Amino acid sequence: MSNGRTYDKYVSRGNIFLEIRHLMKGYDSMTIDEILHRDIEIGNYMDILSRAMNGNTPDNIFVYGQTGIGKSMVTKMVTSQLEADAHKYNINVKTAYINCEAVHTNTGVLKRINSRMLPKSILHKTMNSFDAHFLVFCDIINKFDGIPIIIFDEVDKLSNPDILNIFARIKENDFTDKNICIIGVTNDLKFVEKLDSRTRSVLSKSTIVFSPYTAIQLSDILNQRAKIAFRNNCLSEAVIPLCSAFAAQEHGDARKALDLLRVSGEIAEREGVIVVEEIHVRKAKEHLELDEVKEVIRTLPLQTKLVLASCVYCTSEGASKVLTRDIYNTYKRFSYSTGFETLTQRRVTDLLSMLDMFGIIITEIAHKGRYGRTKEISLNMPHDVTLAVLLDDSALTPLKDIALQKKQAECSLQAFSTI
DNA sequence: CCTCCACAGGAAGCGCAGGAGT
DNA sequence: ACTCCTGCGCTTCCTGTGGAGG
Repeated sequence: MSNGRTYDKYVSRGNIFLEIRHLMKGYDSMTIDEILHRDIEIGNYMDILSRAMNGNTPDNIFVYGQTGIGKSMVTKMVTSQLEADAHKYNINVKTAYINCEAVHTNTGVLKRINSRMLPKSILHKTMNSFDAHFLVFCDIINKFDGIPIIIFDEVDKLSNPDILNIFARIKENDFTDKNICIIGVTNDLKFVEKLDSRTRSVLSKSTIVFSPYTAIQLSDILNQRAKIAFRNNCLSEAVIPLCSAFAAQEHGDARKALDLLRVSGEIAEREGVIVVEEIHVRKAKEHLELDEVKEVIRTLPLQTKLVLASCVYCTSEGASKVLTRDIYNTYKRFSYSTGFETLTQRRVTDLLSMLDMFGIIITEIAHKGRYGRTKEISLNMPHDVTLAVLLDDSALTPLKDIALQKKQAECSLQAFSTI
């Protein structure tokens, strides 16, 4: 017996992609020669790092640029190429790559560097402080016969950037007998300004700025990947230029462009067609934008979710715009029924401003004369989507009953009005 | 023209949590 | 294991706002 819930309908699918992984995030199994439109940046990088080929430590480098424009990929490529080329001339270059988003405390960073520089590095169990790890690090560097390079990707995420100063002055302060080359990668253009002047002067000896990709450059990158990711004749002519144009509008982000192309293909595949068309790109754009906001909502703190739930509740009561007062009254009810502490109205206005900043709600100051100044608030997201994401949080489960009761009330009201 | 409403939002300070130092 | 430091979330207190209504 079949109830229609079988996998049969999926059999005919899979006609579009050849190897989807070439469009996936983090896919970088290319060679340095295959990287497109980063010739200037790669050239600058190689000029600075080339000193290592004569056995000298290169200057520290700071790399800037928006997200998705190839900073990390190029950095990894040029340093691994340097390791390989130096090896041919019996020069030892060793690179430790640290993503400061994943490891941001000083001790954590040192631990990671030590394990990269010397995988078998050991630390006495009773010693777990920064100093202990630092001593191990100095020991590794002193015994290492070559040029150490440490890459701090997303360096602005370091909880204490002073650690950069320690590395930069390690020889000057007699901790080791050799210098270290430090590469800091960031998309925060003001990061260097936040550093103290000593750290700044040592670290930003050389600077490489990555410029955003243009729409034409993005087209080239997409074409390069599409050739290996899609089957022949599966993309209509307009698809790649449109993906590139959309991504170019958003700071020339290649990651966005690739996502757009991949999701367009997935949507087309789901629809059971064999050619990706312009309409699929537009649907993919909407889908990705909605996904981004949904992710923001999912990661909001609980109190902010409660405030947002109040906005959803109030604006679904027929009024497209509601006032701060209404939101706050509903919020008080919600916080009571979920058992959370009730924040002050002052704090709630801050949370509303934050939701406005995220683009989840729209707020407008309304001067109502004698009736005071307030904010008019409307939801900038579909009600059902927002509610579904909010109710995914188990802490907000009690609100499910309120939403259900409301829905029932609306149905009975509708039934009443149709009589 | 002045008053008043109902907040918005800045400033200062408190308490807590997590990381660093000892 | 303890203390210190720092950042963050939050509160309280306060001033500013601009148009309706007297």
